[in-house]
Formats: sequence, structure tokens, C-alpha cells
Amino acid sequence: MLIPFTSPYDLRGTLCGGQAFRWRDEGGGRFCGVILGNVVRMRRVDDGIEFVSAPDDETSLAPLVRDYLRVDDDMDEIYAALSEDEHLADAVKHHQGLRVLRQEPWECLIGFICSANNNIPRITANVEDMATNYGKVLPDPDSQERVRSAFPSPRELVDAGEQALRDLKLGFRAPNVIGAAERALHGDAPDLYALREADFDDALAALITLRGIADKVANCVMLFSLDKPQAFPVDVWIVKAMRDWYPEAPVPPALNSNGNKTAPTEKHKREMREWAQERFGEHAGYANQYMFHHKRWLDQAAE
DNA sequence: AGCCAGGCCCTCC
DNA sequence: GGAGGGCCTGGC
Repeated sequence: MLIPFTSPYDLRGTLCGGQAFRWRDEGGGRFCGVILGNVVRMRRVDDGIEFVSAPDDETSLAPLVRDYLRVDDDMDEIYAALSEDEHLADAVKHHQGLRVLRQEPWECLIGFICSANNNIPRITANVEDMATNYGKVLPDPDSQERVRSAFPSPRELVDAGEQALRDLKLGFRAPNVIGAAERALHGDAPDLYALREADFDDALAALITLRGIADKVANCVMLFSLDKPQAFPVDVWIVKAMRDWYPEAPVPPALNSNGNKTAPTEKHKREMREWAQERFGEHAGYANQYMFHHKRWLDQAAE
């Protein structure tokens, strides 16, 4: 089935760029992933995005896929706003069609708890392993073989237990995942869907009550799943970009007075985020994604 | 061998 | 507040 639209959309950059962890690049422009308990396979075509799904049929799932992909974001307006900044204008030229997704909050939360001191291939393996071992098996729309699983519920993760997640190589993140699942199961965790309606500061305050979630991870969850377009996660790439491009921003120096490498404190991250939110307003999240991708792309090309 | 990867938390100070 | 160190794991 076709999801029709004409605006730019870069599926690879959006699905496989580190904001979601369940998409596989199957080659030929096709990507296979899981959305809300459905296996979805999609590819970009001239007049939109074509997809198949199972177990739900395409007709019933199309609105959810369109919503997940944020097809209706006004990219003309976003690009006009970002292009007032010379570095982001360059980023927009090189990464045309990169989008911010609207993911399931629970899966997004756990995915980013797993992102601490980690890298994208391993986060992807952790999330996929949790689904394979503890989520419900799902049919593939194109094959009789059942190859994917839904992301596990809080109960399924609690039943699995911390040691099981350590066996899946989650390391020190395992107790944080279980802790979030236990709180969700007991109705003691923030209601993630309610946080979609909450304002930014309230959502942030609620999220960081969870162990393993501080400013950076909370901003990822808010940007990618909780309808907070002004969220601005400050990770190492954003720090590099801001240090190089915005000397007036409140970025800590790369080295301290002893010549040792410094890590930004929570206060630094908050101040960098607030600086970006002041500068980019409601588009801070898109500014963040383009800044992140462009800085990585430039630095990796330089190696 | 030792450092680092899209952090976070704890213990001092 | 902030500096320093530890944390699972895996790759260089």
C-alpha cells in the first residue's frame, strides 16, 4: 500500500540513524521493522512510501505508519527556519529528508536506557534480543517464516528478570531496564502517554525520576516519542558540533587547565540545551538531528 | 594494554 | 555545583 506524499523523506537516515533500533536495511531501498506489534516492510517510491504489514492489514495500519514516520511534518517551514543558521543550512542540503520519528514511548524509553555509554550496533542488538526472547512472535508479511517479535511489555521484562537481561549483554543497564519495568507494572512510573500532553519541563522532571535516565536520555525519549519537538539531547556529537560551530554557546572547553579531557556536567548539558531551545525554539529537535548527523558525517569523512 | 562508545550515578569536597 | 571514578561489553 502507498502512503502518498511529495515532501523529502530519507528512510535510511531516519530509520537507521540512531533514533530507532528495530529497523533492518534489507538492501534495494527496503527496510523491515516493527511498529506497534506489526512487522512492516517499506521502501521509498516516487510518490511516497510503499509498505506491507502483518498481522494487521495495510489499510488499517496505514494511518499509524504515516503517524510513526511523521510524514506530515511541514519540512518547508522547518527547512526555512533551520537554514537561517549557516551550519544547519549546510546540514539540510546534505541530509535532505532526514526526519524525526514518532515512536512508541515504552520501547523508546527502554531503547535509550540501553544507550548509556553504548553504541548503535550494540543498542540495536540489545533491543532486538529483548524482543526475540521475551516479546510476542510476529508473522512476516512476505514469508511464512516468523522472523520478528514485538517489543516486550513491562510484565514480560519483569518476568524475564535482571539476570536474563545481563545474559543478553545489557550489562549495568539491565537493572535500570528492570527498574523501569517494575515501576510501570506497579503503576508507579510516569504515564508515558499522559506525558505526550504534558509540557516540556513536567515531562522531563517525570522521566528523570527513573534510574538510568538523566537529561540526555530524557530528551531523546521526549523528542522521538513524546511529542516534544523542542527537546534537544546533548550527546558527544552535539558537544563537538556546538564547540566547533557556536563559540558563543555555553559549551565547556575540550580540555581543562591541566590539559585533561573534560566531560560536560549535567549543568552544562542543561545550559547547552536551553541555549539551543532559545535559538531554535520549537525546531530545536530538528536542529539537533541535523546537527548530529551532519557533524558525524563531516568527522567520519575527514578520517 | 588501554581507551573509548550517542551516560548515569555515587562519593567526596 | 563539580571533579573523579566505576560500570557491562566489545572493538580497535
